[in-house]
Amino acid sequence: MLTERQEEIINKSIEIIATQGIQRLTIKNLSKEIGISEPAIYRHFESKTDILLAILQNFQEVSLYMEKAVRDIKGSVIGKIEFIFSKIIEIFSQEPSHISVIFSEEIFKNEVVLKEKIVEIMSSKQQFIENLIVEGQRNSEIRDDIDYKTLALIVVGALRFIVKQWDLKNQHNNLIEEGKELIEGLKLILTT
Amino acid sequence: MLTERQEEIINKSIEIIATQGIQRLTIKNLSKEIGISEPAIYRHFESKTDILLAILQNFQEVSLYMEKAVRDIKGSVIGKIEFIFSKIIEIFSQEPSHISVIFSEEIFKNEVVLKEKIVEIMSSKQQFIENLIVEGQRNSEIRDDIDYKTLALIVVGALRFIVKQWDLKNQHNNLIEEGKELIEGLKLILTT
DNA sequence: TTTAAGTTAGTGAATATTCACTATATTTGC
DNA sequence: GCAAATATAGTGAATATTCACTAACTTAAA
Repeated sequence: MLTERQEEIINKSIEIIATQGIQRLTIKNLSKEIGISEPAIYRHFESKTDILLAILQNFQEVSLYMEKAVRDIKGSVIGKIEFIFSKIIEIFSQEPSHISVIFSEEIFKNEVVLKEKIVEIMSSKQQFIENLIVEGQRNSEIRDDIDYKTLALIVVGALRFIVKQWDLKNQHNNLIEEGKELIEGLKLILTT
Repeated sequence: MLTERQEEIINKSIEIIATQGIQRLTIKNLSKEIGISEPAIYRHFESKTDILLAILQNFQEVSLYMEKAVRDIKGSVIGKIEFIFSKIIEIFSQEPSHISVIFSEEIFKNEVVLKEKIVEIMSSKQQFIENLIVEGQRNSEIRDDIDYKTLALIVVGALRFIVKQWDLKNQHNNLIEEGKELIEGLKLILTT
């Protein structure tokens, strides 16, 4: 369990990553924004790596929670995929700060423990989609002339790419609108 | 035109980014690996940003060259897409160092001039695919029940994702093999 | 003789982290 | 019930290290 201060630290960290980039997430910057001294940070986290790890942990929890919600949905597999798709886009659209963190993989690559966490989160998300697709192929909802792994890769890849582009282009266009168009296309692709 | 030394500097830089991550691309590190002193670097590039810009410029040229090659191909649009797809995977597979650079967008985000270059490269690549798809839709090679932009997004997104995963997972599995499977899937998706 | 390309030896600023110390609660022993 | 002991959360100052970059000098070639 996280203390109030720990929550504050990781929330501020996410905010800094989003608005100023992960490069500017320094202990100095962080402490200043919270309004405490630099050493005070170390009363709550052992190291900067620990802070980043807590951020990733936080994402994992949100992710797992969402998967649980999807599992409880009654209905078609396509409906489930559509739900999770739009949910993710909704989250990113409302809290763009999360995007920067998710796409900071390249920076996390240095720290082995962080990189492993990233891979873990990504793999689990992909496997979840894979399982849905296998289910859909079994009950003939989804085409089975293409391997389930390939289909999952296409779905997740498209999702990542649309979010990434939106982020890079300063969030100019309407992500939710474009997301809807994409999911409609993906539905056609999966079923025909 | 780049001098020999300038070429050496950007090649070493790419190598460092690939093997040690962009964080470790420092002037000190770079000069040591080349075997000259730190200030000597500044005889060839005005700043570190200039070095990174030259790297991106280099990528852009390779990219444009490839697009030119594709344009000269006689044959179906699907064949062209397949060619460019396998070519990209081949390049990344042979020179994994390039992947890290391409995916370092998040780090380039800080420097405005670098970010703009990245967006420029990404946009042009996507537009190239979009044009191919439009052409394919016109001559009934490619399905037209889905918008060309959406189809391009799916193709590029899938390509990016497969490469990214391969990179994150320490290049364990066979990228070329998996790439072939993906392109076969994409061909089915585009045509049916 | 000029100039390009190198050198040594520095710069200030930034980095994560540690130090010794303090004010304020909270818990414990009598 | 209350003093003593301890825990919590903070402080300013300092640590070693790294960063991009610069000033001034040297060398070698055209």
